[in-house]
Amino acid sequence: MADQSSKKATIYDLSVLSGASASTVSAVLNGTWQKRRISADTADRILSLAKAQRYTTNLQARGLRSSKSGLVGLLVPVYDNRFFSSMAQTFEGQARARGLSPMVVSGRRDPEEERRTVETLIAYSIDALFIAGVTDPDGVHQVCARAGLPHVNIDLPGKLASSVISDNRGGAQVLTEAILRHAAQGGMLSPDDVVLFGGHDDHASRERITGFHAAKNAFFGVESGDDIEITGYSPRMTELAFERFYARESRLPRCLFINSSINFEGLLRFMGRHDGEAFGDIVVGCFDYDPFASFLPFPVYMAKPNASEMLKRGFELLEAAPERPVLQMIEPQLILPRTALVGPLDDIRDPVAPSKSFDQRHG
Amino acid sequence: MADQSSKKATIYDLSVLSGASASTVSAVLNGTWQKRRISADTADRILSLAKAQRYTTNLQARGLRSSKSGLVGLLVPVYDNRFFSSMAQTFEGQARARGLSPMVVSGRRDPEEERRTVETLIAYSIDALFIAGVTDPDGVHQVCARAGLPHVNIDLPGKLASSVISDNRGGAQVLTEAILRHAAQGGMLSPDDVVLFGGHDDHASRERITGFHAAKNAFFGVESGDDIEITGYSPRMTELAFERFYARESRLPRCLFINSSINFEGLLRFMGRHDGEAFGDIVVGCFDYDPFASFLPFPVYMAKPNASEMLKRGFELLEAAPERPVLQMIEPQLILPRTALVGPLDDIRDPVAPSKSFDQRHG
DNA sequence: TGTTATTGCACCATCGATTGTGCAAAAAGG
DNA sequence: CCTTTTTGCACAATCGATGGTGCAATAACA
Repeated sequence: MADQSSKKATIYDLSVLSGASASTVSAVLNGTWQKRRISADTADRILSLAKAQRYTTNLQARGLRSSKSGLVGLLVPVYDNRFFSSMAQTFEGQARARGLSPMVVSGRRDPEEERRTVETLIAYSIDALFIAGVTDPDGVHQVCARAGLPHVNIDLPGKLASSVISDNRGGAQVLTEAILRHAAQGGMLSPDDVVLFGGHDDHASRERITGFHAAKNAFFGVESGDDIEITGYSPRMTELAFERFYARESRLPRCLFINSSINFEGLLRFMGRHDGEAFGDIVVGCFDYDPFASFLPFPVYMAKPNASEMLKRGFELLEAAPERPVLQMIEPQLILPRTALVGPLDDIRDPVAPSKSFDQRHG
Repeated sequence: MADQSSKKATIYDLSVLSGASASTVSAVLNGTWQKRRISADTADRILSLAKAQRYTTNLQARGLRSSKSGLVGLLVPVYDNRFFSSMAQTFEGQARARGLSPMVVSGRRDPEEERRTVETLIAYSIDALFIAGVTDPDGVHQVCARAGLPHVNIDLPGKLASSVISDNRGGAQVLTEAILRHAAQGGMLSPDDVVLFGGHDDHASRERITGFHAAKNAFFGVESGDDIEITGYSPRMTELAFERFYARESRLPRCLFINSSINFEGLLRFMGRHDGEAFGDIVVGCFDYDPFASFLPFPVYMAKPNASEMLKRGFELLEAAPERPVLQMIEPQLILPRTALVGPLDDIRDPVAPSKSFDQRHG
C-alpha cells in the first residue's frame, strides 16, 4: 500500500525515509546490526519501514560487492528423464534448506556446451557447482578451477575434484543376478540370451559392464563375450541396436540389461514399431528407476541410484572442503518389478486435505 | 596460460594491460564499440588480450548497472514428471537460442513458496518469467506486477497476464472418446464403468471434467454424474481414491480417465499393492504423456500438451507485449497406446556416431 | 593556412549493496 | 568534575560494468 512508484525500494530510499544512513539500513537488513552496535530501536524502525515499503535486497548488488551470490548450480546432461529430474527436485529442496538459490542447467552431453554453460554460471558468480552426468568432467573441472569455484562431481568420478558416485559395478552385479535368476525360471538359459544395451566409453558404463560380466560369468561358469551393444545415451541409437539384433536373431534376447532409462526408451520405440508381436518372455534389468517402466508387461528390475544421498554428501563435501579430492560410493537400490516408490513429490504439501481413510490406513 | 593469479580478469585489468581506458575496454567487449567510434585496431587488440586473459563479463555487475540480468525464469510446480521436465528442457533450449540464461525453479504447489521463489528471482533481476502450473497464478502475478516484471502464464489461464494454455476441454473430449470407443469393443459399457480420477478445483481440471462429461454424455445419450474422484495432484491421494473405489466395488472401473501422470502414479501404487490381480480389461486415458506409461499392460491413451509450442508463443507474447492480456489456446495431441515419441532428447548431439545401419534405415 | 568535421578515446557518475574506519554523544569510572 | 569507555551511528571506498559527455588530435574543406 505504501509503494507509490513501481520502482523497487533500495537502502537509500529507506535511508531517507528513516533518517538513518544507508550503511545503517544495510546492516539492519542483513542482520549484522548487533555487530555494528545499532540500537534495537533503530533496527525495529527500519525493519518495519522495510516491510511497509516491501523492500527486498538486490541480490546482484550484494553479490557484486561481496562476491558471493547465494547461487548453487547443478549441471545435468538433460532434464527429461526421471533420474535427473528427480535429482533436480531433490537438489532444489536441499539447496533451499541451506538458504541457497538453486540453478539447474543442462549441458546436453556436449563438451563445448558444458563448458559454455559453466562459464555462464561463473559469470553470475555462483558459489558452488554440482556436476552430474557430464561428458567431459575434467574439462568442466578446469573451468571451475580457473575461477576458483568449489565443485563436486555427482554420480561420476573425476580425478580433479571430490566425487560422490553410485556403486555401478556392485549395483549392476546385483541387478544382473536378479534378472538371471528370474529368467532362469522360464527355462534353460544360455549366455547368448543375456545381452547388455546402452552406454559408451565412460566410467559408469565400464563399471556396469564389469558388474554385468561378473554376475554372468558366475552364473554360467564360463567367460562370455560379444554380449554388449554400445549405443551411447540416445534413444534412437538404442532403438537401432534393437532393430539390428532383431533382424539378425529374429527375436530379442530373453534377458536384457539396459544401461539407463534413456536407452530403455529406445526399446520402447522398437516395440512400438513391432506392434503385433509379443515380447512377454523377456526379462529386463535397467540401471535407473522409473515408476512407469516398473509396471511394463514384462518383468523389469531396476537399480535406483540414491540421488538424495549423493547430493547430501555433495553438500557435506563442499562444506568440509577436504585437502585432497575424496571419492565416496553410494549403493543403488534394487527395485523389484511392479514397484511405485514414493519420491520427492510426496514431500510437497498436498492441496487436498488428508481424508479419513488416509488416517485409517497409515495411522 | 596467461593467467597468473587465480582471480578473474576485469575490464580494469585489461585496461591496464592494453593501455586503453576501462570504458573503451567495456565498449569493445560488449560490442558497442562501433557506436562509440573505437578503431578496429584498438578493438582487435583488446579482444585478443581478453581471449588470452580468459576474460568473461561479470554478469552481476552488468546486471546491476543496466538493470537487465539476461535471466529468464520458468516457474513449475515440480520437476519430476515427464511433462514439466520436458518443458524445462525445451525452455532451456529456447531461452539459450535467444541469448538468455534460463533459470528453472519449482514452487512445489505452495502459494507461499511460489511467491517467495518469485521474489528471489526478482531479487536477481530476472528479465521475464514464465509461470507454469502454479497454484495461485494471480498471487504470483501481483508479485510480478509490483516489480514491473514481464511474465506470461503457460498452460494455465490468469486474468492478469497473457496466457498460453492447452485446450483442456477439447483434448479431454477427444481422449474420452478414444477410451470409450476402445472399451466398448470389450463389451457393453455402462456410464458407471467410466470414471475420472485426479485434479481439483482448478481451471484445467474443470475444463477436462467438462470435456469428459461432454464425450460421455454424447456416447451414452444420458447425463451422468458421480463419476469424478477428486484427488489433487498427489500420487498418494490418488492411490487412496483407487483403494476406496476398489474396496467399494471390488474392481476398477473398466474405463479410466486420469487427470495427469502424477495421478497415474497413484494408480501404479495401487496396482503395486494388488500384486496378484490382473487388470487386463481396463482402458486408461491420461491427460499427459509419458513414454513408459504408453506401454503398460493395458491400453493407455494419452493427451500430450504441446509444451514446445506453448513456450514459443510465450516468448512471442513477451516480445510483442500486447496492451491487454491475451489468451491463446494450443491443441494437445492424442497419443495412441504403445507410442514412444521423440522428444527434446533427440535434439542433442549424439556422442556415438551414426552407424551404417542408421543411414540405411533413414536414408 | 585557417576553420569546421570527424575520429578516437578518456573521464566520471552510476547501479545497490557491504564494510573498515572514525568520531561525536552518552555512560561509566575515579 | 574530568577522564576513559562504550554506544550509536555516519562517511566513504569498493565490487565490475555501462554510457553520457567532453576534449584533443587528425582529416576535410574552403
